[in-house]
Order: sequence, then structure tokens, then C-alpha cells
Amino acid sequence: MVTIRDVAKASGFSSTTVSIVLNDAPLARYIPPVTKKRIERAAHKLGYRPNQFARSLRSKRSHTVGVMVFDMTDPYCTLVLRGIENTLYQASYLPILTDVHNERGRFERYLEMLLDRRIEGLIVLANWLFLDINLLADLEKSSIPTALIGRELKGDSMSSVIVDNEVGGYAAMEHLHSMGHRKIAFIRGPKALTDSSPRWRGIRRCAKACGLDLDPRLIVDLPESRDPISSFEAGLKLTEDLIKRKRPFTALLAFDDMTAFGAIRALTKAGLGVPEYCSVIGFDDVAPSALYTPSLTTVRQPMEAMGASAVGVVLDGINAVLEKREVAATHRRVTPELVVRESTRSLL
Amino acid sequence: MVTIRDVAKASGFSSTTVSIVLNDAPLARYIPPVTKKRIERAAHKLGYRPNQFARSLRSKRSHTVGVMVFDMTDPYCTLVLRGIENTLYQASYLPILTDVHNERGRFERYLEMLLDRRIEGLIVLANWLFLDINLLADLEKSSIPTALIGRELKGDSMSSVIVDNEVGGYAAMEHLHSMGHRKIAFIRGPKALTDSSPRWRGIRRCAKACGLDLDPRLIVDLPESRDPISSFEAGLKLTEDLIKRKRPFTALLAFDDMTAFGAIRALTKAGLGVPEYCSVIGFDDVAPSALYTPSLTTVRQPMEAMGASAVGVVLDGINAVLEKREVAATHRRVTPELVVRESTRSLL
DNA sequence: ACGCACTATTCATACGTTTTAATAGAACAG
DNA sequence: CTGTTCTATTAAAACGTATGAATAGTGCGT
Repeated sequence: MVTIRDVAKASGFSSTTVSIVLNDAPLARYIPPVTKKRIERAAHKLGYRPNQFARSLRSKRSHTVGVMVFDMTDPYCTLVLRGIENTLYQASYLPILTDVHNERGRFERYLEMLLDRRIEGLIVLANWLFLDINLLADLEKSSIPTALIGRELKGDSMSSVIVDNEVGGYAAMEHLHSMGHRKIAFIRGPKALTDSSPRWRGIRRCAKACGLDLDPRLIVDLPESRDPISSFEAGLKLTEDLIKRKRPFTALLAFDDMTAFGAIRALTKAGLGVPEYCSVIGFDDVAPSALYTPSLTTVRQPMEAMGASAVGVVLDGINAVLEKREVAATHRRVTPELVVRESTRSLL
Repeated sequence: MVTIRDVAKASGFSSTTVSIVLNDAPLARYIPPVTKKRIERAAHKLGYRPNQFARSLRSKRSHTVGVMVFDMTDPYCTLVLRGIENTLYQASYLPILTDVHNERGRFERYLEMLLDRRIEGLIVLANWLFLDINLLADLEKSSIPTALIGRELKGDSMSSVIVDNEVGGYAAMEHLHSMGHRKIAFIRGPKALTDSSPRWRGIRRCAKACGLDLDPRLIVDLPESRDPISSFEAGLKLTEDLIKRKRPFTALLAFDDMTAFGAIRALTKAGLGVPEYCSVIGFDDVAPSALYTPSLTTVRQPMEAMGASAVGVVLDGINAVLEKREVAATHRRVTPELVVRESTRSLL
């Protein structure tokens, strides 16, 4: 391994000068171009690469951001991760990826490991998480800029980026109503998930605005569960139940895309083709939704942008820390977008 | 920040002794239990956490493994990543995740960054990659234990974990044949993808064993492309072409699941229900396959196991390096498994 | 009484940077 | 000609750890 001292020797200057030149430190303005050239040439010739360990030890910076996911297999993650990765890349940071598997112990262990590595920021993808309060306690005191995606926490210790669920719920409902659907079944999200209630609120608000009464016999709830697969299965099961009730409906509004997939399966099995006999709308626009047959009408969360946004917030936080500025947590709420595809059809 | 010296002071011993005790170094056998207790207590009381930068600088170890993906959005990645993450976790390593976006420049930049971080091992997820030769040149000389997933490279510089494509192709074909299908359409993989030819070989081998002639007018090829979405679209397009040929077929064997999804879309659009009028079989068993309607019969790559296996190989390599052993590259070939679901039906 | 092996602990150094403070000459103002 | 400022460079210290060599005491065999 070639060290800075080797470059110093080779160029005929001291390691101090080499460091100053190669990092373009403030003092570099006093160093004549010819010296710089010589040093740079020597460094290049030797193939010098600064030792990041030493550099980090000295500067206390890791240029690393921790990314904590609660369940990688959730297709929701993929695009968000892409957004995170891409934005970090532009800023020359590297992500350390951890998957908590929705287990408390794993969360704690990983958090320790990340803190030990002196991550400069942390991004938590808390989409499908039944987060309890104590969890954040550890995080609070770490004073590392942190952004939560998919969940908002009161207070100004942690930033967040979430989708406007109420607007999304409203949009989904409005879409169905505008296509003439009046008998609509609903699969609501589990209570413990923070997304559930605002989405439902949006739906109700829209219904009221349209003068539509929601039939309580067509409303069911997803059970509390911990993974996306079971969300599919629950969607399947609940839709079968709905069908059995013999209470006809022409459209079904599912809590999310996974649930919608389950619903489509159940409807198809029962001979109720989608969208001929029943329209289905989801929420999220995960990658498979576009590929499904029929392709799924849904409310898109701009996931890549949300990942990018979270990184932005965290990077700002990092800079604030570096400049010893205080900075309050940011809470961003992005607007979802209705994506009309094949799974809904107009009755008009 | 509390350092080892603070612990030394607090416990009344030297930092050397503290280090020895806390790391359970060889010399620790000469240190009486009472001393150990005192040191451990002091460390715990102060909340001492060793500085990883210093530790790494000294020991030249990072306890970090680089993971390089060529396209995160490929659903193939998800489970493999899960397997990688999980196995690394057990070994107390942390992954740095990089997504190359199938761009050469990005590959090079990321590789440099990873090497600068002194990753101890590297795992490359080269599933959907049109890998050129020069690429490995950089890697060769780095002498970092490396495992390729989804692609085999001759020589003993880089390990690999791949699925047995020929066996998989054979299994898919055999399944269709055993269900009575004789008129079978094929969408083959792009030539540049190393998976393509052995899969096709397996198919042909099976056909020959069954005494079945393949109709060249029912064989089409995926174009060379760089992402999974276009693979869906190509599947859709090519299947439409096949249908237009008015050359009836009762089953379609797709190169992979994405292609199969496209095919199902085309068939359904043409009024050829799957599996009533045409069976479809894919390859990979990506997550959405089980959720599709109809759920997709496919040849499963044990992706999680492959990720785990790659980590195993790399970890072995790391240990070999530590013990200055030479170790030849390992080439693992795992067996795929037929997963029968709803998209294929028997004609018998 | 001597040398040796074992136990218990510590000193001092090295890992490779970055930065502070210092040195010294040159230019320049008064 | 003195003092100040600017230019060009460097010596030395510090970041926090791990470890090889050193110290010193103890027990023991001969």
C-alpha cells in the first residue's frame, strides 16, 4: 500500500504539503501551481489512494449513511431504495443496508452496529412497521440526522417523508365514483398502521362530497400482520368473504396493491372478471402492478422521489451538524398520483 | 466520546490490559478473572464503544462486504439480497449496497469507492448483465474474495454461484410435455445472456428424450436489452406476434417470469385465457409470480439460498486471506425446482 | 542459589491521515 | 531599516486502537 509519505518522498515535498494539495485545503492557495503539478503527478504515478480508515479517524467522518428497512421483501422497498441509492451516489456517500425483518432484537443490534460505524445519517424505511415508542428512544439521543420514510413522528428530533394518504384515499374514491360506481366494497388497512386512518378519512370525505353512503356491510379490515405476503392472503380471504355476503358491489377499493392482488385473485376465482364484473383499485403502485393482468389501477406513491427526498433531508442535516448549526426536523408530505390502468372500468 | 484510555483510567489498569481483556486476545489467559471483571464493569459503566475507525486502521479490517447489483429494480434481486443480508448479519458483517444501473461508468466509480473502503469481500449480482471482459480486469488484481451470482467466469480468480439452467430448462419442458402439451411456443433468452443457451439446451434435450420435434415457427427470441421491464414488454410483443402467426399452440415456455407475465397479458388480451386455452411457464420464481392471477408455474431459482451461498464462499475467502492460505475459487451450481401453480393445466 | 517457565501488567510504537502552529524568506509600507 | 503581511513549506501532534517487546514477580526444579 502506498501512503501519503511515499508520495511525499517521490515528489520531494513533505506529507503536509501533499495532503494540502491533494485535498485542495484552504492553505492550497499559497502553493504554486508547479508544486501542485509535481505532487499530483507523483500521486498518480504511484497510484496513491488515501486510506479511508486513517482519514475517518482523523476527520471523524465516514461518508456513510445507514439505511434500515423493515422488510426487504416488501416490493414497496425496491424503488425507494433505488431513490436513496441514486441520490447518495450523487453526493458520494455510500449506504449500509440493513434489513430488520420486523424483529425488535435485530433492530437494536443493527442500530448498534451502524452507530459503531459512525454513520453520518440514517434513513429508516418504516413502511410496514408496527413501530413502538421505545424504539425511537435509542435513536433520539444518537443525534444523528435521521429521516423516516412512510411514517411521521411528532416532535423535531426526526425528519419524515410520507405520502399524503388522505389525498390518495380521496383520489381513489373519486376515480371509482366518477366512473359510475356506487356499490363499492372496501378493504381497510390494519388499525396499527398509521397509513390506514388518513386513507380512510380521504375516502369518507370524498364519499360525503359525492353524497354517497358507504355500506358498512361492504367494509372489512385487514388484520394486524407483519408482512406483505400475508397482506395478499388477507386480501384474498376478505374478498371471498365479501363475495359470500351476497351483497353485490361493482368496485373494490383495496388498502394497497398487495391486497388488491389478493382481491383480484378471489374475484377471478369466483367468476367475477376484473374489470368486467368488478373494478379494483389499489394503493402504492408497486412494480408488479403495471405487469399484472389486468394491470392495476392504483394510487402511486412517488417512491423513488421519496427516497431521494429523505436523502436530501438527511444530507442537509449532516451539513448542519458539520457547521454546528441547529436544524429542526423537516416533515415532507408528498402528493400521490392516480394511475389509471385496466383494472377499473367505467359503468357509464 | 469515551475512549479506551478512559476505561483504563476508570478501572485502574493500562489501556493495553483493557484492550486485551475486551477483545479476549490470546494474552487474556494470563489475566485473572477479578481484573477482567473490573475492566468489563468499568467499560460497561462508561458505555465504552471501541472506535471502529481506529480499530480498522490498526487491524486493517473493515468487517464490511461490498454488494454490487446491476439493477435493483429487477425483482430477481430482492430475495438474493435478503439471503446475502441475512448471512452477513449472522457473521457480523455489514453490506455496502451499490446499484450499478447497468452503466459501465457507475460500475467503475463504485468499485473504486468500495476498494477505498477496504471491503473485505465482494458479491456481484450479475443477473441481468451483459458483462464484458475488461470489467473483471479491475477486479482480478484487487485480490479481494469475490463471488459472482448468476454468472460463471472461467478461471480461479472469482467464485460463482449459478443455477443449473440446463436442468431447469429440462424440468420446464418436461412439465409441459407430461401434461400432454405437444404444440409449444418458446420465447428464448437473448443471446448475450449466459443463461439463455443452457436453458435452451435443456429444453432441446428434453424434447429429444420425449421424441418431440420443436416447431421453429413457434420459437422467438428476446432482443438484447438491459432491464426487466423491457423483458415484460418484449414478452408481450413477441407473444402477439406468435398469435398472429395462426400457428396454434397449447403452451408457451418463457425465458423468465417477466417474459411470462408479458405473454399472459398478450394471451389474455387475445381472448386466450391462461391456462384454459394456453398454459404458460416461466423461470426464476420472482416474488410476484405467486401473486399473479393466474399464479405462475415456473422453475424456481433458490435465490435466498444462492445469496447465502455466495456469502459463504466469500467469507471462506476472507478467512483464507487472513490465515494467508491460498484458496481456489469455488464454483457452485445449485439445482432449480419446478413450482407448479395455476398457469399450466393438463390436457390429459 | 540459579535459571527457567509462567503469570500479570505495561511501555512504546505503529497504523495513515489532517491540521495547528511554526519557520523563513520576500515584498512592502512607514 | 523596522515591522507587517503574504507566500511557501514543514515539524509535530493528534485521532483511538492493537500489539510486540519489556518488566517484574512468583513458583519450581535441580
